[in-house]
Amino acid sequence: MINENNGHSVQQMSRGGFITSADVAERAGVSRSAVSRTFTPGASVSPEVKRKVIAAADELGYRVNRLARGLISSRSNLVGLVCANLETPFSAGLLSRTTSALAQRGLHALVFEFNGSPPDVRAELQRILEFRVEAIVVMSGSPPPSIVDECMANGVKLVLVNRPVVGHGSYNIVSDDQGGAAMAADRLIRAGHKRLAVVASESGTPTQVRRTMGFVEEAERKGFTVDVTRNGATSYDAGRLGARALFSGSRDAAPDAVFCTTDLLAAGFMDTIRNEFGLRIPEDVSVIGYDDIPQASWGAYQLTTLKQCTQDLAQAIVKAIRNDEHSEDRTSTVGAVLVERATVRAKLGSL
Amino acid sequence: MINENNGHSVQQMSRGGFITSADVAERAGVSRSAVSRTFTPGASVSPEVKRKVIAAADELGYRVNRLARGLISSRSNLVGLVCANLETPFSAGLLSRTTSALAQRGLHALVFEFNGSPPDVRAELQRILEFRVEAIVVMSGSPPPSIVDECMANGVKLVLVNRPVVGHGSYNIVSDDQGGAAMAADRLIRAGHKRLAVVASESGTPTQVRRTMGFVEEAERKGFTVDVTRNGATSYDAGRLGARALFSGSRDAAPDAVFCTTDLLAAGFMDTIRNEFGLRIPEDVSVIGYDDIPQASWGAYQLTTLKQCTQDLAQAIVKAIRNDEHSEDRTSTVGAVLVERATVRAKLGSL
DNA sequence: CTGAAAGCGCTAACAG
DNA sequence: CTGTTAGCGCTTTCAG
Repeated sequence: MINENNGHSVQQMSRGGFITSADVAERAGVSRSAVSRTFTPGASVSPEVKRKVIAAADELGYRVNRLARGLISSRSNLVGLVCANLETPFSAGLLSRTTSALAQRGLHALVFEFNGSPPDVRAELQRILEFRVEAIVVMSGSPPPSIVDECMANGVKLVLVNRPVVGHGSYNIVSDDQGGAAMAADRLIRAGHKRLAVVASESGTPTQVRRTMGFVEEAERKGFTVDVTRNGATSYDAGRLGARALFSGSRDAAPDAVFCTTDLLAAGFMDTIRNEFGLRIPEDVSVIGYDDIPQASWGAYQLTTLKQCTQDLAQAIVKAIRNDEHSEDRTSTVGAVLVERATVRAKLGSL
Repeated sequence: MINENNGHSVQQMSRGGFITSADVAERAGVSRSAVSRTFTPGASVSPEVKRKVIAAADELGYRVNRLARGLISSRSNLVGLVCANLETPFSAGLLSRTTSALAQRGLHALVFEFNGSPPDVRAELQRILEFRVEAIVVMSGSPPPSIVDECMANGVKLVLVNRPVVGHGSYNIVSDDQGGAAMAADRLIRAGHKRLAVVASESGTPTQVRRTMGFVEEAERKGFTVDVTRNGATSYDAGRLGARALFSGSRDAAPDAVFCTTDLLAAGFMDTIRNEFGLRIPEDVSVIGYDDIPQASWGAYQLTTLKQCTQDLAQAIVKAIRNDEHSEDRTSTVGAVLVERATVRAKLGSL
């Protein structure tokens, strides 16, 4: 066997690169397999060899090359996260919870954000696939159906968070938006409100439509009509727009209870009806938001809202990824819970 | 040459895995090298061959395996991002800008978040190194000096964002916290305020100490003393604590101008002095924050603050990574700019 | 410009 | 339990 390395002075033979398992093997006086096994959980190595290998590795500063490992075992431990609007409190929270949950299972997040005008999800997903990720989690945008098959064919799991289902084979994590919105309607109606309104955004995301529909349907079921206003992107500013749309007209046509499809919208809405229209909350109008972002609990808002538990979403995501295939219930729903704070007046008869 | 594939009907010969360059080569009737060159920008291939390869690749759904590519070329196109408190508006914004900036240069972000009690940065960094990232960007925690050498030895760039410099060889991106804080002091003093205070957190991060020092020194230079209160972690709640610490005592010992080292702190502070102490801003007390997070511009706050431009930070980060070595100025500073909104009263004599 | 051959660093059979 | 032998999928000399 020809060996370029002429025995003496191994040291940090990093010839422009990293220390390899061969370097460690040589120093420890064992084979490369022994080194590999030492760093593979659950492989069988004698304590003696293991000790020597560890020692040599430490001295040399060896680290396994996960790219190489992934190449052969096709377990890269990478999962692609497709997001948008990362700066938004809800997205940031979900990302945070998700990366943490993944890390606990030994998975690492490759984050892709696209805020570009035409979110070319397809191209982005292609790019992600090149990294041989074990799964792709889509938190934003709508992946084309073709990508689902492509992922399946390659053994890459596709997890869709609050996305419409685009085909068979993907795992779907959805919040019970309809249920949550219905709770909001119910709560407002029980408080004796009659003039109901919804402040939503123009972005026709599944979340937006489900929440709006859920509220409207529940209200109508109880005999109320709902005024829905949709403005701009799902942002603080859109909430301002919504407030103006609702309160610029004649005063007695204005609603006395409004459901904002998002806490962000609610913040803009509240600030605007207070500052521009001099309205008090909840004396003049009750407000309910959705998501329970950190700002909802801030003193300036004290917003009553539906909590969409990012913790649970994150758990569901890693569970879908780590689940040993074949589970037939590929879609799991996480419920919403009403967090009562101070923006809705008391229920009738509950003085 | 022995080839298991018996010629007919290549199709999606994905034997449990991905399509390889060999598959494409066979279908296109060329060598694997030709395929490789086709997908390597700037390699020399004839248009004819290139066309055939692309066609075959499309039909087969081929994608280069970046793990394998990275293995040989040792250019993984991956960069590790070490963060904490991703849910915090400032961190989220910085992460967002950074991943976008990286993506524009063909780099992809591997995100590591640790919020755990003892942030074992060292172990985390080791883990990241296993992915053969091209650079590690540390946005949180303080990396041990040893890691710097380790990175250098392996040709991995280390970019420290608002961290204390831990050795030679790292690239350092710092905001001009001292300068910004001094501007805050100056602005408050020019408004005629005499009883100055700083609301900071207990976390002794470089950012916290530099901002506090910057303010105090500038104020003292101008003959004022400053009351500094430090409470909890850098959060909204810590701002509440700060407010109570400052205003619970006798009324005329209380400050009439306070600088919060962070907008988050400022939000908690403002809500608390308004709601718990019935103070008006800026009539009773002027407030300046730092960072210019999105919430600072919300109607409820209209916070005058120092903008720490995450866009610039992100640019500086990728520049450090992509810079062709040898640039001697390994540390770049991004300035702060005062964003005047509505929480500081007018300057004396400026009406 | 193109193909053949030689690995990148690692793991996974397979004997011993 | 250990070492040897093959590759994983790709790029890259090196001839032609």
